[in-house]
Amino acid sequence: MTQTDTVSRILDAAEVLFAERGFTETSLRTITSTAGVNLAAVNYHFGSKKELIQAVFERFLTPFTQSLVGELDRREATDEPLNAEVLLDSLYRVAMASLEREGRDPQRFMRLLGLAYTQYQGHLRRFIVSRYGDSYRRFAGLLSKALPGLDPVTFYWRLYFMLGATIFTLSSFDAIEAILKEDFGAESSLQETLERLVPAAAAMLHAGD
Amino acid sequence: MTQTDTVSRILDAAEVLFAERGFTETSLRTITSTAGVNLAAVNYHFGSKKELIQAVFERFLTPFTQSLVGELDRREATDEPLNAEVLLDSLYRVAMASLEREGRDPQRFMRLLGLAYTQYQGHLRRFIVSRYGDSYRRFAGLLSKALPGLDPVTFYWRLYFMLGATIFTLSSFDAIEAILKEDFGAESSLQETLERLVPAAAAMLHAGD
DNA sequence: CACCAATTAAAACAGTTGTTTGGCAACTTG
DNA sequence: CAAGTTGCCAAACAACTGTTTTAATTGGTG
Repeated sequence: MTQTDTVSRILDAAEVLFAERGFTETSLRTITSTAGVNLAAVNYHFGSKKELIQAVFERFLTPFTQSLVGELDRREATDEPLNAEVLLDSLYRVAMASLEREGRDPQRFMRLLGLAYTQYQGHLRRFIVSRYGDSYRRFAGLLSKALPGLDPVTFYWRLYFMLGATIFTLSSFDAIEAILKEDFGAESSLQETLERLVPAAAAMLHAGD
Repeated sequence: MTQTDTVSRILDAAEVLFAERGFTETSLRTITSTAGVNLAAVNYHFGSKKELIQAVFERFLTPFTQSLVGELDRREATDEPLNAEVLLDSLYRVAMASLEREGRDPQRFMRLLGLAYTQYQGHLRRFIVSRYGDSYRRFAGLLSKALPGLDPVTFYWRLYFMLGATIFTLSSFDAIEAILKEDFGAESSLQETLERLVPAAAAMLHAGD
């Protein structure tokens, strides 16, 4: 077993288990045993549990952020005006593509994103902001330009409303889908849900226009 | 120190600490020491940590739900048509009033609500659904009637979008407020944020009309 | 005042947590 | 081939978890 093998086996297992139960609720022993590696391997390769958590986020946020920045570059290069709906659609589309390309489950990452915001892990928030804050502000800036006449404070609050709707809904996708299936017999795919989310979020941003 | 005193001291401490750090991250020893009571008191009065968690939720969800049901009764008694905006406004107003009346911090409860959805605590979800599910469905039914022409599945997804926007934003209120203050020098009260949230959420529900 | 139930208290329980250690195998490099 | 780095493993570490036990203390009632 080569080094990279052990490292990525740990990351794979941790990613799934963290998304399922949260950080504190997932012990290193559970991670290493489902990964089929020795307990000490985590501290050997990552240093500590905290750093393992950060590594899990880095592995999926870095390619996603790069794709997003690339997409924004392309959009800005063409001189077409950027409206909010297009920007949101880009965001979701890039997220899906960048994650599915690596053969991993998109909604698992939504759960992780939700955890990053909800759980009591100061180091994680700091890590994410310092690493990806610039790209995030870039997107927010473009979206803000697409909504002229909206005062900045209102805009930012609505941005958070949108973020909340997205992360909350997608991270509970399984649970919500199960309820709707039972009550209406209607199956919903992640794709369809995003197609519902884009116009709804856009309407929220445009409220009062 | 009387019994009720010990019980409510434990509930007070647990409520604050749970909202701050989550359930697993808060030990019984931290709770009992900040409450100034003996460690064994939790198991004596509540049975277990799980039941303490449920008791914390029961103490604020029961009066809130009762107020909400009362408000819905009053609204339905008058034969005025109920539109979405009014219903949302009622919901938020009742929530604030019912919580502030007991002199407790409203956004702490939003954090708790967020935890109930996010954290890996099957018993809590089951407890809340079985205890308060009916009232929740009552509200959803009225809101659905206020939005004729919206197919049920789309309506329910948008309801979750709205729930997500609310819980997510209000449970991170402090953090968001701090960012906006730094960037724009603008202070936001919880009240103002709700006044921004109502029309935004209503616009999302009405999207495409 | 004496009794008895309810409450509090200190201590120990058994189990789990993240992390560290030291020995061992496998590899690369001189 | 020898030297030395790198990765892996079982075991132990100390600290912490929720819960239980046993004894002391309280407050109300006959």
